[in-house]
Amino acid sequence: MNKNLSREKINPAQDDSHQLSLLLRSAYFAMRRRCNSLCNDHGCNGDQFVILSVLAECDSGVTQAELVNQSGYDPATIGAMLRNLEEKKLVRRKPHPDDGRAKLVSITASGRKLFQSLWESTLPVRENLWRSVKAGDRAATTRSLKSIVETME
Amino acid sequence: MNKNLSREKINPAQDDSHQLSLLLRSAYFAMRRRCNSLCNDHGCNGDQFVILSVLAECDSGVTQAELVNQSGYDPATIGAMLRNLEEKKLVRRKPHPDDGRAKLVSITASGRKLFQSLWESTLPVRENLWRSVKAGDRAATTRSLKSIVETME
DNA sequence: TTAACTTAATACGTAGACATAATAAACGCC
DNA sequence: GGCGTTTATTATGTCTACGTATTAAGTTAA
Repeated sequence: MNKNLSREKINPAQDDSHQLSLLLRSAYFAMRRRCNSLCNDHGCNGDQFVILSVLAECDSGVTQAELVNQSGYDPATIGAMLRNLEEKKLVRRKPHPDDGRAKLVSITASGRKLFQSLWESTLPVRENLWRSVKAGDRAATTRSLKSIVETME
Repeated sequence: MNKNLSREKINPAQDDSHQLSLLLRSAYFAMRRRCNSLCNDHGCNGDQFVILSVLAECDSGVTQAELVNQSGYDPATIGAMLRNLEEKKLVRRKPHPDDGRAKLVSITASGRKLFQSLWESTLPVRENLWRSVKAGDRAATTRSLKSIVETME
């Protein structure tokens, strides 16, 4: 009772925006679960797929800090994930030639191979995602998501 | 190189849909981080806020299974979260009167009080979220997210 | 009424999320 | 060159994500 009162007192759009936030959360997790279950068949998960997909784009290797920027993962998390991927021989880390603090991360041949498989296996996820969003809504949806990222960061 | 080749072979929209998936992920995490940092000031986190917000809607109490449906969390995760919230005296669990397997979860007075504070503290997040999405894009964005949830589940 | 099946919750293990703090290298400035 | 500051990474601890398995209680059907 008091909850709805306080909501209305503050702003009539509060409930709508709360719904939107829950919706954003649900959509992400729905996609995540789908992606995970497909990646599990290859012995890894959706997050590792994301990392590999970033690494697959830069053959020369990137520092972990760059990986943080591009993937949005936390620095501490990246460290742990890379340790895992390294044990599986999917990525390689070597000291940065010019910066003693940094490490250069690159994808290995088997990492790239796995990435190819994952890319194909997860095709249904991307297709479902694409079809979920009506053609006429794509521009607006993309614009909104981009704007949310910019505003919130 | 081979990555882009294989993408084009499969479907020209693959890259776009991949971008969309990364965008969905980034938007969720951007929002999550904002929400977490505000909730941290009250000694809890955004996930606990979500749980409390669901519980605040039903005074009579809900089973954990219903909570799973409404919040989208995993059953095992819900169990752990509720144990935490219970230790903090923010929620209460008692056996279900009609179903010996189930538990009835409800929010306590102090849980409701905390929820009120959290609701007000996180107001900027919802405002930013709302303003991020242009008025003309709101319908399309909501429609898309809902559709994604339905398609992926 | 028993047996088969479904369902609610828990247990356990691995991994991501992230806060905080530590470490060490790089950089800027005097 | 030396010193304070910034930056890259790691360490640690708490919590969430979730697969798999288990337990116990409800349900269905033979």
